[in-house]
Amino acid sequence: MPELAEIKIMADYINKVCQEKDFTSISFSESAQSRKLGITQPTDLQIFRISAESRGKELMLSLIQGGEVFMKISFSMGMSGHWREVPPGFEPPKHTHLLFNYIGFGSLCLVDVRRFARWKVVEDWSQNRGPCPVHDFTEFKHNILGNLEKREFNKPIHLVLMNQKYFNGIGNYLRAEILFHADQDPFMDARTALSTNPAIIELCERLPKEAYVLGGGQLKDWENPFEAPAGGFNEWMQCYGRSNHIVDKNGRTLWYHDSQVKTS
DNA sequence: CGTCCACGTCTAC
DNA sequence: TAGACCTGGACGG
Repeated sequence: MPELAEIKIMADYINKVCQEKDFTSISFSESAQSRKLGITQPTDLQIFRISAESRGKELMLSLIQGGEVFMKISFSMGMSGHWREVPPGFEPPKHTHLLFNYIGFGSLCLVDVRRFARWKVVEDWSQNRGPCPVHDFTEFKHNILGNLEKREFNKPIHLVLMNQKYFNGIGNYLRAEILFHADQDPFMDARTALSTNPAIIELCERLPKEAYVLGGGQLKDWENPFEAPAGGFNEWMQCYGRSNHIVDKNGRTLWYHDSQVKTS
């Protein structure tokens, strides 16, 4: 379930379990041998530390030595990617593809059943994604309202909300909840919707924050590392998986309540 | 058994 | 704008 909230929780989790840990190596599973993509191990590397940050659906790990970041790795977690710290003496979970190993033979593992997760050594955040609605709300809003004349916004709002160039971090459950809470007709063109219903943009910040506080959705296999009210997220979800639905033009299921549809 | 479905990108006609 | 990329859970016969 990784959308904005879950990616942010993963960053918190990584920071929590990597705190004070001294890493010594990076290794890859058999299946990921061909996907090292620029991740190399400097031979002079002794020990390093790891810190994480997220922006929308992008997750960035920084490898640090002597207070200096010497490598940044950007991750897109796909549909099922998540992280698990495995203490010394325990086997990495099935479907682990990438491991950061620390002193004592424990590891931080990237676990991903469907193998849609991707990673890449980078200098900075991806240029293909817009500003994060939670971390950089002002820029996020500006990037949308300043580009409303573009042809992209001729499309229906339910499609544009999934465009990561403008709505970084919004995925299939968040678009359903945003449109529902905004009482927005999902089939209205995005330009009209965004200029007449300011709740949409505001909810792009508020709802991911709420989902984050509730611990996000429960990925199969993925243990939320933090205290969260049991069932809180499921109760919070009011539209996704609960209402009328169609398959959108991109093959994704769009969930909405009939009451949102204002035109025929 | 089989078919359908999944919280996401990518690239190739 | 289809598919491709993947595994596995839910559910039907």
